[in-house]
Amino acid sequence: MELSKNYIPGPIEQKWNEHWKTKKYFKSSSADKRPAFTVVIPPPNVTGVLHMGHTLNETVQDILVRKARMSGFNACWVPGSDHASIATEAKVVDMLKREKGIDKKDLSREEFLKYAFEWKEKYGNIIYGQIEKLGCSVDWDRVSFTMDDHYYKAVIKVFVDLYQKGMIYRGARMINWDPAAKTALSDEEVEYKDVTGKLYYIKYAISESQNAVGGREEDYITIATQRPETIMGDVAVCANPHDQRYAHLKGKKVFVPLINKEVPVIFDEYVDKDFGTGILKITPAHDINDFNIGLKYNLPVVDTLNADGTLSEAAQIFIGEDRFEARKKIVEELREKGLLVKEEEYQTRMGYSQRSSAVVEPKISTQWFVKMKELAQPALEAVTSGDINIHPGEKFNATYKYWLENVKDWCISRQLWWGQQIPAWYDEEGRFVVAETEQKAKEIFNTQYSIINAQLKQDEDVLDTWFSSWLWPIEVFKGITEPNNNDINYYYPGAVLVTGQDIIFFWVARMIMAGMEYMKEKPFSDVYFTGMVRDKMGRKMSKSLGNSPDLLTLIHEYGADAVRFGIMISSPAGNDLLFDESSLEQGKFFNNKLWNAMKLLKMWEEGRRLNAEGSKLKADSGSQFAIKWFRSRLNEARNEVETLMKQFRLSEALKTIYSLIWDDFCSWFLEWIKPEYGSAIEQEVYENAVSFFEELLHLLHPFMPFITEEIYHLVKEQEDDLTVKQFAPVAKADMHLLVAGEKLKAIITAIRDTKNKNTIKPKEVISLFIETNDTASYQPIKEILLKQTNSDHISFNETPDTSSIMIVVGNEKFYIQSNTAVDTSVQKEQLNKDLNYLKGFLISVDKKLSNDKFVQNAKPEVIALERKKKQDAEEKIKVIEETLAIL
RNA sequence: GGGAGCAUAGCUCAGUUGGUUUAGAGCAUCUGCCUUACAAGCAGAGGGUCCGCGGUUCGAACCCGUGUGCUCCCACCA
Repeated sequence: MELSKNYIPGPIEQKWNEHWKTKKYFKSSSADKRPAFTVVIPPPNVTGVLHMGHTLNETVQDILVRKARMSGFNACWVPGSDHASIATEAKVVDMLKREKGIDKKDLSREEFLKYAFEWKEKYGNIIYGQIEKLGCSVDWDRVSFTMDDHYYKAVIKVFVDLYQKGMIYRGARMINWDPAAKTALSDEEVEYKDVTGKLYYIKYAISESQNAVGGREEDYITIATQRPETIMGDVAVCANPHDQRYAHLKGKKVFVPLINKEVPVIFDEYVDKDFGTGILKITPAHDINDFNIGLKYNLPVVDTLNADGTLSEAAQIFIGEDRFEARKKIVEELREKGLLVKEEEYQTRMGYSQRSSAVVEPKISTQWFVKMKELAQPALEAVTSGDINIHPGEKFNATYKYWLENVKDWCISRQLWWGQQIPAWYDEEGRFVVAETEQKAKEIFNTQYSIINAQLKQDEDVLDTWFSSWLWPIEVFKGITEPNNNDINYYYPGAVLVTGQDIIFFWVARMIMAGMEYMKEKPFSDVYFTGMVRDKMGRKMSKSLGNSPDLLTLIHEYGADAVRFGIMISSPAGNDLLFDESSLEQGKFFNNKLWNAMKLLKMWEEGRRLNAEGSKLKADSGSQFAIKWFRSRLNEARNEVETLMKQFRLSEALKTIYSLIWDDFCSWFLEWIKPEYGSAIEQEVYENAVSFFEELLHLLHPFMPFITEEIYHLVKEQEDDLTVKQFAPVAKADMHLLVAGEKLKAIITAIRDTKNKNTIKPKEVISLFIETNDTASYQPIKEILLKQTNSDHISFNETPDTSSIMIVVGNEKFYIQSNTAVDTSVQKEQLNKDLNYLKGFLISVDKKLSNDKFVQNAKPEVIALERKKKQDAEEKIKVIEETLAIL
């Protein structure tokens, strides 16, 4: 077969995806006897396509899942997507307007949902396609969507259940209002940004003074506010009772400017004497603090804003104008009337809607809430007791704990259509009951209010999207709708959840709550937080900046394996990573390295020398040493990788494998066993090399599944597929062989370096003379040493010509004899450099050893090690000094 | 205003119970190679006051304190 010069990923990836699918390798059944390894995908929103953050997430999950599958687990990775109520609804509304010229208000709920489901179909499929292209080994028969029929029912069931337990209530509270999406938001959906705002100082006339307007300075008080457009909602002004400046106002009233509404002056400790003018306007409808003060003093609430952020009739002036337009006009009018004392710049934080980016408006509104305190307790314990482990824990345990300890009630109703409609039913008098169906609601009305066949209307609102996704680890196995079914019993709890740290409160904490409440058990044992993917300049990847590359374009350009490699190689758990395409390129080069190693083995296969039956490899042959050494090196690395994977240190595991393959296998091992040009490789050597290669592919497969599967089949005819293959457990490495291997590498490198520094061409044949008192140790490595340094001769403890170059490796002396004229100054320079280093080193060791306290306190093995270091250094110094003396 | 994290080579980062050398890797740089697996490569090399200061210790990149500079989370000061 003709093999291409370089690895071409496209067709190969497609081939294996199809093959794996046909073989149903990633299908998992609860009838299986093996232990389960369950992972549920954080369902991507059906708002668009996958970005680099998803790519990192899915890759991490796939590595863990494939690793488990290849280690004897019944791995089950559930794919799916999230309806993302507000985010998707906004996109659909936007699309309808732009592409079809349709306004949402002209559609019925049913018509709108039809469009929304079409949207979901389209983008859901794009996302699933991307997940597949990336090589994710998910079970496509289990694909779930948070608005699937059973899922919808589960959400309703949980709502009704929590209501009946008294953990859901309906009430008027101050909530975060998104005037663009015209819906309530939870506290978590508000993002705060630092902005430079303005503080306006406005004069309020004291009513008992002679004249409300135009009087003397002392007839006014000045109040600072950021929001002059809300003054019409003022119901009082408030000062600190200990503030002497305002003591004279006790029992007085003031006029709200422009509308000349008379409001009382009240006193409360809440007011900070030193901020602004020390006096505060109270606007209960538009500020949470004011609302609380209003409650305390039983003040009325005047809501001067409409749902869309325009001024309402209650404002009396500028009715229908946008709140920010109105602000400008009011400031202008105040200035004209001489009621604006000054305006100054002011650093503040403003809340923005996570979805629509509109400035969030505090608003009193009747909404549905979940009581969180009770739910939070078991979820807190699950983490503090160590039942659930967060990685990296030191960074997130505290955050998690703090949030749960201070959790507030969760506003779950949204004034939208896309989502699970709240199962509350109202009669004409506004009485309501909560029930899963209208029929059941009627029955309750019948028993509760003795109304037969009540005319009921369902609550218009839908539930927060997170109120459905918190059931994800349970309901993807129908654990809510069909409790105790085989799947949920077998697959729950999951092994590990991999997600971004930004949704720790939105999702992770709430999933744990739901798990503890409905399964009486944690939903997963480990949580792995990935960092945020940023661009090279450290900026967040975002559509608006245009710095987020398209996943399919990247896969097309580099191949899925290279994309996976590139994103994994520099992303330790929890740390942000700066995405740089050069790491993808590194992945592409690595593909090629593997491809070419395979080609070399194929070449050897064709020309290999089949040993006569029973014949053994010659003792002390270079190949024999190479095989023994690499066996040890491979064992050592496999053990390392095993440990790293258990600790979720995936990028380090990948680095270990990368260097094992590139350096130890390709650069050393393959070169050591490479036969002379024109001669064939021995059968036994060839077979060992292939079997090592297979083991390496196995090790790498979870990270780079496509190329490893392809090469696994190309290098040798196989009866099985790598993706489901298990390898024998790893044995311990032989330390003596590892040390011998390192020594051999050091000698080869030193000799090559010396040739290089002395301008001896690498190809030029040299002779080696070695001064050693351990000649025997050179027997197994002699052959390799000759070949790798291009030497034709090696002799021990013989005196070479005076023209040879002397170097020191370890504490042994090497002479290199060549035909090239030798410049002794180069050697001297090198030797002197080494000597200086060693002398400095010796001083530092001596310092330690001559310190009595060190000798008394340090562990015996540490002291022994230092003594050994001292001895080695001294020997080496001696050898170098001898050499220099000769020169 | 509270809390957390980070600071190591030009760049991106490892360095997990304080003692394997006077600190490692990849990329980038430099030198030499068109060697029959791979120029998407091979063989080498150079490059660091481990952010500053102080402390604990026989011994600190690592532990403690402090300063500086970034990043993130939480919080109702008009």
